[in-house]
Amino acid sequence: MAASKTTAGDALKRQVPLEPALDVAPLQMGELSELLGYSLKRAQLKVFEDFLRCMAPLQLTPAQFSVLLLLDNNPGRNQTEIANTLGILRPNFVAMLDALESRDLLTRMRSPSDRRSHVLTLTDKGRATLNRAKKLVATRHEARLIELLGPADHAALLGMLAKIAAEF
Amino acid sequence: MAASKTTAGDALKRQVPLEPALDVAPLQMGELSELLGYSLKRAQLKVFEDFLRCMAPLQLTPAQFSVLLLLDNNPGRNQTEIANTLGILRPNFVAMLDALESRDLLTRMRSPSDRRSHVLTLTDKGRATLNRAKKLVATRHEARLIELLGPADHAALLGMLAKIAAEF
DNA sequence: TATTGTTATACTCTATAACTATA
DNA sequence: TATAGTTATAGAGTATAACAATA
Repeated sequence: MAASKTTAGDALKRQVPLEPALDVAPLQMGELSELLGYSLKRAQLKVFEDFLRCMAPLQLTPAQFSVLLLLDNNPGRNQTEIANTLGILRPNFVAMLDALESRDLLTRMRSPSDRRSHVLTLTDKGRATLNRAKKLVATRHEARLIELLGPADHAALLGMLAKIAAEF
Repeated sequence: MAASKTTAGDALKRQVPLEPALDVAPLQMGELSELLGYSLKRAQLKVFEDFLRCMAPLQLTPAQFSVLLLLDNNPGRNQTEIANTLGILRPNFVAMLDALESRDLLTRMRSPSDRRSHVLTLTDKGRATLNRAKKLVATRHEARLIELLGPADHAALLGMLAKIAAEF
């Protein structure tokens, strides 16, 4: 039916448009509604978007947050081990670490036992930033998700996603 | 700790390494296990990967599949309407349609009522490809997900993801 | 003046090959 | 020879500005 926004008849019936004038008729999503991958992708984008909003004061992306968190839980590891665990390719990890190191959040030190590898360590500022980040994530980001889904469903969702990530 | 792979003692105990020699000790994921966005992202990558594998015979990406599906369910729509519905920016939609049109899966026709816009229509080949694609998705891709999670959990997961995508 | 499709462009992510220094 | 970190590079995906044709 094309996009006929206003006709002479419409103008008489309603001066103020009730719809926000976006689209005349919403499209049929069809089998897309039943496609898990589609909802998965849309949900992921929404969640990352909210993560960035909540983390704006600290200027940390989800990937950067995951690096700081992993370093804090696994001191003394090298770049390859951290990158592999997070599914980041080593070449791409270099610039990421450059950025975090230049912000004084972590340090690279040559390992005495194997001088090829860099031991990654959070600085005091890195630990402080991580702790503030964890609080923001918990109180602003994750709390909103739990509010939306309810605690039980939120936990169930987390379990199913982890299962897909690990076993699919 | 570091990465001491083989010591004199080890060599006596086991000639054949039981571990696949990948990593000595697995890393601690810490709070990352409770971060919904993290599992969401990892799960999404796995699902898209499997989608591409299942769809290899037809050479369709998730995004291309969603376009064909939407066109089939919404005949006579223009580029802006389809792109907006799928969250694709109009400039980026152009090359995507070029690719599908060059494979003779759809056609662009100037609309008689508004000669600025292109009406998008699936070709016979496009409809045939879509139908084969839907069968592949259902029998190979989605079926495996349902098998992994169980039908009830699969449906619950779909509902929660759709809720996040729509309301979060 | 506003909108549709388009071009140009840029920035992020991701992926592979190859170099260097160490082992 | 093999591995860790790095460089260079190329390809997707995504984002914005601006132009021609049309309304």
